[in-house]
Amino acid sequence: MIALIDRLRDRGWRLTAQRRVIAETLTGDHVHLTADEVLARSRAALPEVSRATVYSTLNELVGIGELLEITHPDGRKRYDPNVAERHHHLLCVECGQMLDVRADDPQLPADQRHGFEVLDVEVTFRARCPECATGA
Amino acid sequence: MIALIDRLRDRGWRLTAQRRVIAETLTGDHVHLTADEVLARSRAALPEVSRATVYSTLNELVGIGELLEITHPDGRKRYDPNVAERHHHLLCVECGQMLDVRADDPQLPADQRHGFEVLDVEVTFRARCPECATGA
DNA sequence: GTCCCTGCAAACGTTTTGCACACAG
DNA sequence: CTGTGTGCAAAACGTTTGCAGGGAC
Repeated sequence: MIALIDRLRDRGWRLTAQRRVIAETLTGDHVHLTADEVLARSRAALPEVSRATVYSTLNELVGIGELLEITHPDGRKRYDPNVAERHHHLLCVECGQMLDVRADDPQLPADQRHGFEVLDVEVTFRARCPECATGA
Repeated sequence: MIALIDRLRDRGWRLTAQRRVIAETLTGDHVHLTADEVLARSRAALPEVSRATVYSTLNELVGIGELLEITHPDGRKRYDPNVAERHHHLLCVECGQMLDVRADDPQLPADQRHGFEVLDVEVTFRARCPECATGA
């Protein structure tokens, strides 16, 4: 699996220090960061990163399909670098943490299609994580 | 199927003109309105409805389980009065319209549970509606 | 009469935008 | 050198809140 940063280089992406740091922040499994979290982590590596640059970079990466935008129930968008393998999400409804999971896609019965052409399915398993279960 | 307004009366809900109009707006199948749409439609019936009242009423109804809050990919919350039957959603990714659909719940394989206790599953079929397909 | 709902407007958190400057190619 | 990425600050957007007044029960 080629890292995001390398795929961007291959695309001839204009590589600045800020964009490199942001891309490096968005690496790993089960990474579902908010824009603010990306900003904070990027600044830890390079203080000269602005909020505007984070947002414009995130939107650009989503646009070219190198990043998935997740609509989290808390209302804030999250960014998921795992574009290589189709996956679904396991969400802890108490603390909000998310994990990537594999599961079979559900099918939409023909009599429920309303003439729509189905392109894709998004599945979110709402759950309680071990830590939150212990606390409760 | 008892209408929202009647269920609220049965609960001893304090019934004002504004709340009645808002509840009546949230009636029907395949209704997935934003707060602003609820405001606009409520004002069409009764101009003396404020944004704050709409938001507080929506949040109260969600809290007591008489309304579902949907996280739409456009970032705005939607409100779905169909709490009687579990259902999933069919979304047109071009125009954003949503329909309620019935489909079997997918299962999360045991080796993907990460120790979580699964409570519920949310499924969204991403699709293109007939009108958008014609236009394309 | 009491308590809760109401409207208004201001505050809030997140995301977007306008602009002049700086730097990668 | 040129085009595009950058920071800053302000604006835009959806949502929430504080407060004084009014209406349901």
